[in-house]
Amino acid sequence: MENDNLSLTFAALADPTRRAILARLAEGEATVNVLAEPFDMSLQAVSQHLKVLERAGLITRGRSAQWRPCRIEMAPLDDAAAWIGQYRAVWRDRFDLLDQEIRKIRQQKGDDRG
Amino acid sequence: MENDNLSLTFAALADPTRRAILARLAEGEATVNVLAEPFDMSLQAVSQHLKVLERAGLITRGRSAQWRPCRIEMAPLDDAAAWIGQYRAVWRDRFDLLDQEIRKIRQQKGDDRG
DNA sequence: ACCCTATTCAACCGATCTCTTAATCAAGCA
DNA sequence: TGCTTGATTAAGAGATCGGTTGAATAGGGT
Repeated sequence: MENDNLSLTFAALADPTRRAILARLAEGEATVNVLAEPFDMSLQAVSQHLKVLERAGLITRGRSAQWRPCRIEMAPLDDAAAWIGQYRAVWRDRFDLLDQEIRKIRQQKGDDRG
Repeated sequence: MENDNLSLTFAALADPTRRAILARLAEGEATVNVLAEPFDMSLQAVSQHLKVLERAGLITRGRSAQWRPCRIEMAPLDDAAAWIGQYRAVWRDRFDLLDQEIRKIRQQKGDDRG
């Protein structure tokens, strides 16, 4: 449920239109028509983008009369950020270790400043 | 160059195999053969995954004899994390505003606690 | 009832993705 | 010169993506 959803999330974020939709939704809820307005694209295409975002859990939708207001959801973004952060942390630790090694070697060579 | 690269980066991260490759590379450089070993997949397929990662700037490759050691690069991951963080910040600010509004309304109603 | 608006569903098309196998390139070694 | 190893390129199959148009659904308003 987690790894798969990471794939769905990153795949959803890979499209500029969908990122723009999320950017708009970060400012507040919006209907499909409102979301579609800035794009040179059919309403149906936007609707399909929303379905992709919904499947990734990045948005949820209510119903009020014939409108389907979309709301951004943070959980998948949190997961994505956590995944990236995790490997950045591993990488940083590796650099720290490398740094220690370099210092050690310099000390052994009696070199206090490279 | 930035927006397009975000798309390339997220698209690259959308594949579990490529995420696993990055996870391995976070521990240190590795050759294509070494990277391919854990996967039930041809060497060529892994090579193609590496090309995707390279095009996104997520890895760079050296040459030492017939080996092509792969190294992870943090810059695109930083960009991706920054993009996500940006909208999480917008969202948090929105909640803060909403929170203030709720407090204001409660105060107007003479209600000092839920 | 009828119509209007908001949205989705369905079918299709061309492009791209991910894998395969076969062929090719690059570098070291007999 | 050939042989072997490491890796890439090329071509193709099958699935998915991102868009289109046309028809259907959902929920008012008159």
